[in-house]
Amino acid sequence: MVRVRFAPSPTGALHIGGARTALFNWLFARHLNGKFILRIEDTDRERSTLEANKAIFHGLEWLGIDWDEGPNTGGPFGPYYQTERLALHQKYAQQLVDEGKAYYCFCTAEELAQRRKEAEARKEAPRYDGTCRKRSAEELKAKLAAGTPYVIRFRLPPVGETAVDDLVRGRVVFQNEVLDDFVILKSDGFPTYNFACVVDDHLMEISHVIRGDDHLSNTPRQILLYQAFGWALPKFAHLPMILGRDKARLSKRHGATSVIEYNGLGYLPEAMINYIARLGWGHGDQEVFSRQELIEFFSLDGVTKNPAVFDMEKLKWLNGQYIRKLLPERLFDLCEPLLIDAYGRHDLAYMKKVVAVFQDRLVLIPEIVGLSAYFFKDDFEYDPKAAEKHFKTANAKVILTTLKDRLAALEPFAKEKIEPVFKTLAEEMKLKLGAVIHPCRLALSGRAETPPMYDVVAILGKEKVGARLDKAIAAL
RNA sequence: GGCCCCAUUGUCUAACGGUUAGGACGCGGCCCUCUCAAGGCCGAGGCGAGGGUUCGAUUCCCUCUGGGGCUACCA
Repeated sequence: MVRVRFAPSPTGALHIGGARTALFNWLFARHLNGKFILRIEDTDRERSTLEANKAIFHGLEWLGIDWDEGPNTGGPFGPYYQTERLALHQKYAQQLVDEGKAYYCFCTAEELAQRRKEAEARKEAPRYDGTCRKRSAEELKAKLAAGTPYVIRFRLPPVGETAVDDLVRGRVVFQNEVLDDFVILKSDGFPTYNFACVVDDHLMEISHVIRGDDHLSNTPRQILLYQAFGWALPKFAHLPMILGRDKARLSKRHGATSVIEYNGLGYLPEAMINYIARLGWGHGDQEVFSRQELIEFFSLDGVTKNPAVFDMEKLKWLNGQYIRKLLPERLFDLCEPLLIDAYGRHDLAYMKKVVAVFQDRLVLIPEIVGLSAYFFKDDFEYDPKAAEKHFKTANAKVILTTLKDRLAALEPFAKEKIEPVFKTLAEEMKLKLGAVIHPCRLALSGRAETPPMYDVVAILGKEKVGARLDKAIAAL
C-alpha cells in the first residue's frame, strides 16, 4: 500500500514550494490508489500558530488537494498533529537512551554557541564536541536530581557511511564522520524535526517520503535513526527547489509567495495546479493538463533534478487559458463581487452579458473591473489620442448623427439588426467599416479598444447608446 | 569553512552516444479582423568552461566555474 504524506509546519501560509510538494505527494497517491496523509509538524512551539495552520488548510482546499487521513479527517494512524504525539516521541527517545543509542546532554545553548564560534575560528566544522557523550552514571544522576535542563542527543556512529537511495537523484553517499550527535529531544521535551519525522513516518507506515530537496542533507541522519530502531526504510524522493527570478530560493522578496494570495490576485486554482505541476515535472510536450490527466500521467520518473524558477508570465498565460475554458456561469460568479464592489448593483442579465464579452480578454479575473468600466459608468473621458484620430475628422459628426438616428429606430435592438446599420452606412459613405466603427467606439466607451462593436452596442442598449452618441456629437 | 545536490535559449522543459537540439511561456513579424484580445503561421534565441573516454559527445567520467541546500534545542 502506497502511503505518502505532506508534513508542513504551521509557521506561515502555504507557499508555492509547499503546495508543489503537497501536489506531487497527492498526485503520486492518487495515481497509485494510495493514501495521502496530512500531518502538521507543529513541534516548534515558538513559531507555530493557529492562523498558519488554518491558512494551510485553506490553501490546500483552494487547490483542491484533499487528504485521506489528517486533521479533521482523522484516520487509523492519528493523531495527526505532531505535538499530540509527544508521548510517542518521548517514549521512543527514551528507548534509544535505554539502549545506549542516545544520551542526555546538559550543555547550555550559550556553551554550544561559544564552542561553535571557537570551532569556526579554528576553521573546523562546527560539530557537537561530545562533552556529554560520556558522563558517568553518578554525574548523570546528580545532574538529573539537580533538575538541570537537558536535551537528548543521538549517539551517532562516528565511522562508516550512510547512503540515500533516492528515487529522483539516485544513490547519494554521506560519510558519517561529517555528521554529529544531533539533538532528538529538545529541552522543552518536544522532538526535533529529524526525530519526530522518523518516528511518525514509521508509525504512520509511510511508504514514500516525497519532499523538498532541502531535506536531502538531513536524510542520512534520519536513516541512521531508522537503523538505530531497526525499522525498515521508506523510499525517498527529493524534489528540486523552486527559485525566484534571481535564482535564490523563492521567498517573500519575490512577491506573492503564499498560494492563497494568488486567489486574491485573480488566479484560478486549476491554473495554479497546472503551473506548479510543471515546476520540476514534465510529460513530453504537453503543457496544459486537467486534474485527471495529472493523476493519470504523474510519475516520479518525470520529476527533474534541477531547480525551477517560478515564472509569473507563464502562470498568467495558463490562467488565461483556463479562464477561456471556464463555464460562463463560473466566470460570472468570480467577477460579480468585484463588479458590484466597484460599480454597485446592476441588472443581473446585463452584468452577465458584460462578463461574457470579456471572457477571451481576461488574464486575471480582476481585470474585468477596468476593462468593463464604461458599461457601468457614463462619465468617462475620451482617450485623447483616439479622439484626435477619430473625432477630428470631417465625417465624424455625420457618422455619429446618422448612426444615432438609425440605431434609435431599431426594433428589436439586437446584434443582428445593429450590424447592417454600420455596414450600410459605411457603404453609403464609401468608407471602410472601421471609419464608421472607430468614432462610435470612442463615443460609446471613450476608448480605442473594446470588444466587437456590435456586441458593445447591443449590450449597452438603445438608451445608453443614444445618450452617449448625443454627448459625443455635442463634444465634437 | 566542511558535506551534499544541480547545470539544454531569458524562463519551464524534451533528448536517455549519431537529431537541421523538439515543444511551451515571453519577445518580434505576418495572417485573421471594426479596435483589443483569442486563434493560426513564421522568426530570433540554447547544450557554462576545460580536459578525457569513444569512430562519434548535449548525452559517460574528471576538474573548474556558477547556482542552491544542509551544517539549530527551525522544520
